[in-house]
Amino acid sequence: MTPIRRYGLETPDVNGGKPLRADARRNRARVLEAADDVFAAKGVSASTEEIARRAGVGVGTVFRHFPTKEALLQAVLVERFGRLAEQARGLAGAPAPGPALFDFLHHIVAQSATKNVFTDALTKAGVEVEEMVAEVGRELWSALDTLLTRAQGAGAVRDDIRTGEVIAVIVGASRAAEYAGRDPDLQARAVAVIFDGLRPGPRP
Amino acid sequence: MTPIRRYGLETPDVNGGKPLRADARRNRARVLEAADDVFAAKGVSASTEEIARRAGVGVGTVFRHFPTKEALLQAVLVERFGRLAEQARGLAGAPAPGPALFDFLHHIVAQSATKNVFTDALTKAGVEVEEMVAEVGRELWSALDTLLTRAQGAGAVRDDIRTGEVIAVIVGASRAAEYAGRDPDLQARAVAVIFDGLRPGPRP
Amino acid sequence: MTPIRRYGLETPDVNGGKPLRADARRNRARVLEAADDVFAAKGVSASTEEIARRAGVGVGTVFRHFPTKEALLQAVLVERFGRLAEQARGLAGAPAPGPALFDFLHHIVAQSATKNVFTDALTKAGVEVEEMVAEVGRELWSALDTLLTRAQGAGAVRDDIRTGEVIAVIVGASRAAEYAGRDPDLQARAVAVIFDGLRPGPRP
Amino acid sequence: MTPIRRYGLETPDVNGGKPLRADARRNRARVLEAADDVFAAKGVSASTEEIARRAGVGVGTVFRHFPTKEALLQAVLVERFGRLAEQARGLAGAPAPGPALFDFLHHIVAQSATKNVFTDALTKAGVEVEEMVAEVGRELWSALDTLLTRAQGAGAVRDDIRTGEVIAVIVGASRAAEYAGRDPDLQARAVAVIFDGLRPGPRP
DNA sequence: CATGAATGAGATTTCATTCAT
DNA sequence: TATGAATGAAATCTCATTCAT
Repeated sequence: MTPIRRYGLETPDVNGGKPLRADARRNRARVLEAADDVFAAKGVSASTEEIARRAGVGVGTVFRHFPTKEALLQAVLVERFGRLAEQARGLAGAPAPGPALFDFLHHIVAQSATKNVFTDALTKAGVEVEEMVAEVGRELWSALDTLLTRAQGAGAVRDDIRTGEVIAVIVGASRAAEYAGRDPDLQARAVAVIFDGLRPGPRP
Repeated sequence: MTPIRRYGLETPDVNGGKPLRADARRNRARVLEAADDVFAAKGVSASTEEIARRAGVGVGTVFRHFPTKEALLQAVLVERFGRLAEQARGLAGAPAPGPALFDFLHHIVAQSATKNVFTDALTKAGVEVEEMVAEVGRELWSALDTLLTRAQGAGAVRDDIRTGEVIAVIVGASRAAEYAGRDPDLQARAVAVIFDGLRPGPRP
Repeated sequence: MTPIRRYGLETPDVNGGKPLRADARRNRARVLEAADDVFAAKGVSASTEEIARRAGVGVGTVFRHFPTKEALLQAVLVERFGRLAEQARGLAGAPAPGPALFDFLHHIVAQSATKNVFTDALTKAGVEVEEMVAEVGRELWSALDTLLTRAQGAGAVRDDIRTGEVIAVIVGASRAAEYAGRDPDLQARAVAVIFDGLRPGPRP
Repeated sequence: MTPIRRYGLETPDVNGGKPLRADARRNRARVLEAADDVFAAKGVSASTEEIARRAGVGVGTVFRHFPTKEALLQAVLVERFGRLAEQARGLAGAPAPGPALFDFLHHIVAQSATKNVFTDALTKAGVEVEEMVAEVGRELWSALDTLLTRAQGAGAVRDDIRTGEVIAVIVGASRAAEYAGRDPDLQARAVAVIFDGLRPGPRP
């Protein structure tokens, strides 16, 4: 029973709560992965047909697992948020809280670099995203909160920062990285500058 | 010498260089403003029909002034970039170079707060934006460069920063602000944190 | 009082029967000529805007002279039919009736080679073309009838041919010429073969 | 070995070469037939919507089978050309080569009587029609070439005629027939006259 | 009168979603 | 259950026609 399973990655009630057949579960995973890739590459306006093609299934199969395109997008986000939350929890006991936090921030940005979906969704998160995503989002928030508190305790982050700001800064850094596009040096410098804003006092 | 002529804000040569008739110019401006609002509120996938409705004109009028939707989007950007560049040039001789730069940065973010179009386009700028937008973008770049150099001369900005990074950071700050959405306090704090990354040494 | 004037080349009643001002008459002629060219080059689906551009006037002017696009097309045809009828009448007293007819036939085809409009209209003529065009058409029919009768009297055309067939054959020859397109040799041979069908001789 | 496969009547590779499902094949045929009828009745500017209506399917279905209107028109032509080529080949061994050719010519004209599409396309054929149509056109050309040579061998057609002229003459006869419209007698006589031009005999 | 900007119905094309196979 | 064909609403764009300048 991984946290991922626990937080509703199944489309609710599509088959009345019965566990999915092995092949169905496999198809579901392939669709999810394909959707992640395609949304990342072409934005959320990419067609369902293309996702199906990439997943090697028919469109009908996509809609069997995710009743609407919106639901598919949310499932992609739940998946991502869930993974990130899990990774954050794994860092909660790290010996060096400062580097633990900053490494995690860079990890998120690296993941999102060309993946506008992720931050798009985070941006809308407070407004209209469904409960399921919101719940996994709270998991992530909470894990991040722990990392932040510990980093502040270690003097690696300014005291006047709270988790909300950190998330906003992550969103910003991801977008800056996306903007920097094909220039990896510029990307690295811009992200570094943004995260430096979180650090206290004189720069290391 | 209207600012409009000077900053190239017109679609080039749609009617062979003749000046627009009074009513046409009025409608063009209304369409542009409506497009800016609608793109900002609903993203670039908002329909042309809605823009026409908001501008109080028929769709045909929109297409008369801007032959494709893409052209309309570009005109919106040219307009924005042009205005920003003009403002940046206006600050070039300001007595306090540090505040001049930071005020300008905040100004851009304030303008873009809920207007993803702007940074969306900046993000694509290096890749596929047309020459006209690119040109106005270069004007902005150059004006920003001046402000940055003077702020560094005044010790208000780290010496290892270049204009490219500043633009990436602006993009990031704009997106962070957009994310912060309805919480103005969070918005202000997140943007402040991000721009603090540009400042040298110990934080004020 | 040319036949051209006589057969209704003016749009009926656009200005209550008053004679057109000199500049208006000039514009009307330019529009007519431009329409002929443009319809010929691009087919009847060419836009009114393009015709206006070619005529060097505004669209409004086109519509002032010809209340609908259909009316403009008809005026073009009336013009053409009228000119042809006039030329046919001029040949009525020619010393060699056979060559007179065949030269006239080739003349029509040469004129129509790339001008589908003309034969398009002839094709619809029996069905739905307006009275004005029909009237000028009858003029042409009658002039052609004279040429045909004389050519048959001279033994240059089969006796079992009537004017209706000749017109149909003209339409066919024009289209064959149009088909032959860029190959002038093929064009000449095909048209010659078709008109040879009108000549007397042993038929298997 | 269906004639359909053999004569390339299918849109190539729209679904990766897999055979169409039964219902899809049925719909495709209905669309093609409806398009043929509608194009014939109203010309190529008839709307896709009307074709869909006539076929009893949604517009989407038309576009699934034929990605553009142009593609649909071409498919109609390929269908027709293919059928004609097949029929021509069927006549290649006929005992009386003269009548075989002339019967075939009349057959084409009868088919095209009210169907301007066919000759419209033939007219443009040398210029811009796509490869697929051109290929089927070559098949037709080649079959016709055989018929012609044999008819000339039998002394039923002038020796100075080549296949190119025959095709041009067919186009002309079809248009003459179309022109003759509602008068079947006139139609028959005009077509006969035109084809008589192909027969041998004294030419003045 | 001339102009060309504005209009809006209609054309082509796309795509999320449904449903027969 | 999986498939992909069918659907039709909606989007972009065109153009004959009207009307303010």
